[in-house]
Amino acid sequence: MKNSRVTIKDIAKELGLSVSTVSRALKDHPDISVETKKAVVELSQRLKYKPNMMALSLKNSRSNIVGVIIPELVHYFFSSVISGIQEVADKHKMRVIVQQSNESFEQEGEALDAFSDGWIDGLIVSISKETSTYEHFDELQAKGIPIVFFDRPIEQDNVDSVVFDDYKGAYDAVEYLLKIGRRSIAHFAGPASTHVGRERLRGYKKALQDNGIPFSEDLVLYADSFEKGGAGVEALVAKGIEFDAIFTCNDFTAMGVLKALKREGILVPDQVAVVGFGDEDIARMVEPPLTTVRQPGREMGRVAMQTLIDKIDKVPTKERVHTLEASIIVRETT
Amino acid sequence: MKNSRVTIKDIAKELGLSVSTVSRALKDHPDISVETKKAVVELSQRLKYKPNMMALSLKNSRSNIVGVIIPELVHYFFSSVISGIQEVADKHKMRVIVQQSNESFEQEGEALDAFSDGWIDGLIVSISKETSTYEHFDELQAKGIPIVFFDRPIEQDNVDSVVFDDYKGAYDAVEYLLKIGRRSIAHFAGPASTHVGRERLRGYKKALQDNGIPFSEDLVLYADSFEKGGAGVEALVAKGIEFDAIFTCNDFTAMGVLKALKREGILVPDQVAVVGFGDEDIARMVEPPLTTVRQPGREMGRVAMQTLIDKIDKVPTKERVHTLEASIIVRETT
DNA sequence: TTGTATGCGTTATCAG
DNA sequence: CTGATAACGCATACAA
Repeated sequence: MKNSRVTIKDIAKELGLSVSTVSRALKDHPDISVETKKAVVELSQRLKYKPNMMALSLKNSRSNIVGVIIPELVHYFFSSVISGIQEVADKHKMRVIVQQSNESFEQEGEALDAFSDGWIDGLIVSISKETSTYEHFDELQAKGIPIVFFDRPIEQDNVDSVVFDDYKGAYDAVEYLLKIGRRSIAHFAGPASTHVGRERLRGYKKALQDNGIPFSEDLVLYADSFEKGGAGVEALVAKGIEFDAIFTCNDFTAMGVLKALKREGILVPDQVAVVGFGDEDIARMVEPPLTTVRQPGREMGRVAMQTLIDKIDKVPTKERVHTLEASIIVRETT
Repeated sequence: MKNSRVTIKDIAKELGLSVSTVSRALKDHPDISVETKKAVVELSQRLKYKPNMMALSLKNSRSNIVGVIIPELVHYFFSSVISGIQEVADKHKMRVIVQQSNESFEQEGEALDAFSDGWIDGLIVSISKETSTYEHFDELQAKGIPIVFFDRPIEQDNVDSVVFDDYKGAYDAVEYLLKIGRRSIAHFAGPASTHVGRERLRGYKKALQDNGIPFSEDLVLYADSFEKGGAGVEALVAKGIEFDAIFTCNDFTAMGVLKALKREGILVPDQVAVVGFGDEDIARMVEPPLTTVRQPGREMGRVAMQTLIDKIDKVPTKERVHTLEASIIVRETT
């Protein structure tokens, strides 16, 4: 009952044929007679024959498995991306193995190690917040395993990546706030070590500058979680810094901000407008619904996977950096 | 540059040894001389030798890969479970491949098909809402591939499963509502086709009964999403049905309820108390924070994976159904 | 049109 | 202590 797997050999024996004939018949090889083909196909279906992945992989030295390394699965954005990756993978009969770095440089290395046996056909990565050196990717690269980065690419040339136009997304968000009359806009920023953290800050600054609003260090602070968002508001209030809007680097931070604002008795959006980033599930569910910048994660996953497949199949690729639009979704916090 | 994989053969040639000797040296076989061992180990490290997974899998007919089929990854609960699964998998150097059914019976079948090549060592499944027949699992079972169900097991004996005590969770939630003085408690239920849907309803009814509160059909309706939660409240109000509490089958539904209540000008918790189920991320972030029933998803994933590994390794297993506690988390909506 | 031999990377068996 | 060989399941160059 255990090793009840049907192999090409079983069906060859049953039919009095050689394995090669069966193999060819199954692949619809032109050299095989119609009758033989029919017999083989018929029997193989009856026996529910399924080719052995591992044997195929060994033979072709191609596993049809790609690896994915992300910071945390438990995030609407990342799980959307995975869904997009899966969608394209399924179409190509490829499998996806996901490993989490939990935002830790060390765990990222371990995940990479797990893949470095070189049995995956390709890798899709979004680096951890801690990651600032990139040698650990070299080994894979050297082995000729294609890598595509998304959302948080490494700072290096010659890498393929799929990113959002975080700069423009942030610029638009801030410009929108200015348009509705806000003048003292705070930015709760992500870590400067990440591409997205820097780009969003850059967009924020540029929008201010283009609109003749002076930049103030006091209005920018690092806060990229629910808890830090709340603490940020309290810090601002405690220091007596005036502000009439807060633009956060992600929606969870915005949630913390909303909550702290309420605690402080500050009205949203009357006194302070809030704009998040990410359009998490939660954004439309909270009360009031959060204005935020939408990042189509699923789309990003699709593009990343397609790019990777093209690299695996050596399809001549045009661009190395794919930039996806991020667009502002106006709801009731502004 | 392409096929730069180092094999056992390369290091054998380099050292003028046979592959078998190298293989044994690498496995620390007692028959091998210390010097040979040292030389082999040293060179293999220098060459960054990594055994070829596929060859090993083929030889041992064990891939060290397990499959997981879940309804939707984009859910805090399911992604927590996956994290738990991964955690245990990593410890055992096993890999996890996740497929989504998107709550569709058909896609569940396709996912299963993808695994039915029989190259996975085991399978962990939570069935889709649509699934009510279970023949599609038979093929895998027949092949002797162990399956462990979680959260939503199939209605069948002889299956291993990990579930929450949904009955008790619901019972406790309702009893708590009664204790704080609520008498007209509505239940926004999940689909009757799912184990959890039925169990939670059962717990709801029993708690009422044990406390001498008559059960009313009017107070139970099917609503298991953000949108349906809102619609449910409106339906209740439109029909003029009195209620002073709502117990929902999940947190998203509760979010919809909260929002609709606010729209209707009904105060929470003064006029109506709300209890969710799941303790999603969102529950503690909303304002007011949601009272809910916590289901430790990560723990569930850990137990499921450990159970599966035991089955794969033929460890004599005691119980077939593992039941995890679900406990009420009181916050500000009650 | 079909069969034979070989190899993919590894380990286990059996000889030296 | 070490080496040659077969086998895992499949595909393919080469024979027949």
